[in-house]
Amino acid sequence: MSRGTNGSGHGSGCDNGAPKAVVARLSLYLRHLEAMLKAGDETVSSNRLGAALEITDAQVRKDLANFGQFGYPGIGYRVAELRASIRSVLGTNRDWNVALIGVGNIGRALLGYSGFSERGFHIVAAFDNSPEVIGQRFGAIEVHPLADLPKLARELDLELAVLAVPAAGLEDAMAAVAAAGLAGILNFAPMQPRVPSDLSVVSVDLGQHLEQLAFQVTKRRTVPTLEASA
Amino acid sequence: MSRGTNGSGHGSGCDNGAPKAVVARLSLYLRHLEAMLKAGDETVSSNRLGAALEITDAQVRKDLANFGQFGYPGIGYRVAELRASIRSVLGTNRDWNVALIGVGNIGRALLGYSGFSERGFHIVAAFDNSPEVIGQRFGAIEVHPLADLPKLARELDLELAVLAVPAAGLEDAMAAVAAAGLAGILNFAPMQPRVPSDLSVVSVDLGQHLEQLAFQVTKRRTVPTLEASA
DNA sequence: CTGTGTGAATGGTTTCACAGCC
DNA sequence: GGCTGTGAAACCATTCACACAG
Repeated sequence: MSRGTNGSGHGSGCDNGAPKAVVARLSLYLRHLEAMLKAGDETVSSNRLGAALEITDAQVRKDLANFGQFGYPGIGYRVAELRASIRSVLGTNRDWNVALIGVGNIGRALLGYSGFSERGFHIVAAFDNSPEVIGQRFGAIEVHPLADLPKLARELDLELAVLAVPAAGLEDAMAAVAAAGLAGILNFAPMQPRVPSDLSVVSVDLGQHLEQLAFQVTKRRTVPTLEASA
Repeated sequence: MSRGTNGSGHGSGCDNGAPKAVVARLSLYLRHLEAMLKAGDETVSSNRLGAALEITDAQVRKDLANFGQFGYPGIGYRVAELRASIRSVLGTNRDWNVALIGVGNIGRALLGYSGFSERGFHIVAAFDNSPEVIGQRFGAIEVHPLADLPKLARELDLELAVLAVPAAGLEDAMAAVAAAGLAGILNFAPMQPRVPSDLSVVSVDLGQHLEQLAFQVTKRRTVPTLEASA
């Protein structure tokens, strides 16, 4: 329970399986910690960190407690140190080489998206099956035929893949990624894939988020929400 | 409790606030129902619908029970009818006119993304503050200065906005959208915004999803996961 | 028989409240 | 004084199990 001697602040390391929603919030904490770093803040309390995210202080502490002891009673958390700890937990304390599969609309946007490399995810190769885009260059990246994935995966040390292919091509692309030995997929196809085991998949369905928004708006208009009183 | 006379299947309509995770699954049900429609299936049981999504049959039934009575004992759910009911619940049984704010990398991709219009969300106007892109055309869409948003919002009956602006411009853009009287925002800026009330916001942070993926991969490598036995 | 709708039971997440530390 | 870490309580979500309908 005690902190030990020095202020390393890195307690036990992660012990268990992740409570899922917690990991999503870890990313949010990270965002805010980085904003605070720029603002020059040295420490932050669970109370202030939670307020920025509209969650309770206890939630923040419980979340972090899943992965070790990072705080200092009476002080709070040291911003730079907590940032490093969370990055270590998430596995983003290093760079990742990423393959882009599917160079259509979405794929091209992701190639130019600075948000990925800012967080250490570098798209270093692009693949497609359409003869029209194979060989084209986008910035420093040339589009390769999907068949070259296994070879380039070894040469470039690719670990993750971003899948921006149409729903119809999803299963094939996933199989290719799995066969090339990559470890994880970020999937943009609007379809829940059958995951080939020993591959981690996170899916983002842009249409689904708009549907969520439509629901919220529709609900709000139907049920006038009893706020604004007090 | 009884069904009444005819097979309309639309029980009460939504009664309460939405259990949140349920709405996300509604979108998934919708996807699968549409695939089944194409495949020519007439009915589906909660069991089969759940299996496709790797959730239990009871979960499917409970989710749907939030919004009415849609099933037929001994039969299951009529695919076309359930699809219509879910779309009605989500508010996607009609078209929505959407404004795109921010025509950078991500914004341009979204302009060309067919997944939105397939679900009834039509980007009918684009806005930006940078003189470089104002006046440019992308397909049928011309980029307007953000100051024109209020006028065009009325003329084009805009209801939702997709925000693809850098994090620094987020608060300003949100204020502009709120002032123009739109009802909801789909936010792609990697920042949790302070929501201006009477505006619904759904955020998608692409970097965050890659971080989730990195965590899963890292965890799997550290804890070898005791499966594959039995 | 098949399969829904739903109360009861289970499991997980969030909040509360407080002991301990600075 | 302020603040973390954590058991206990409250809350919410999922699963189970069964009465009822076709």
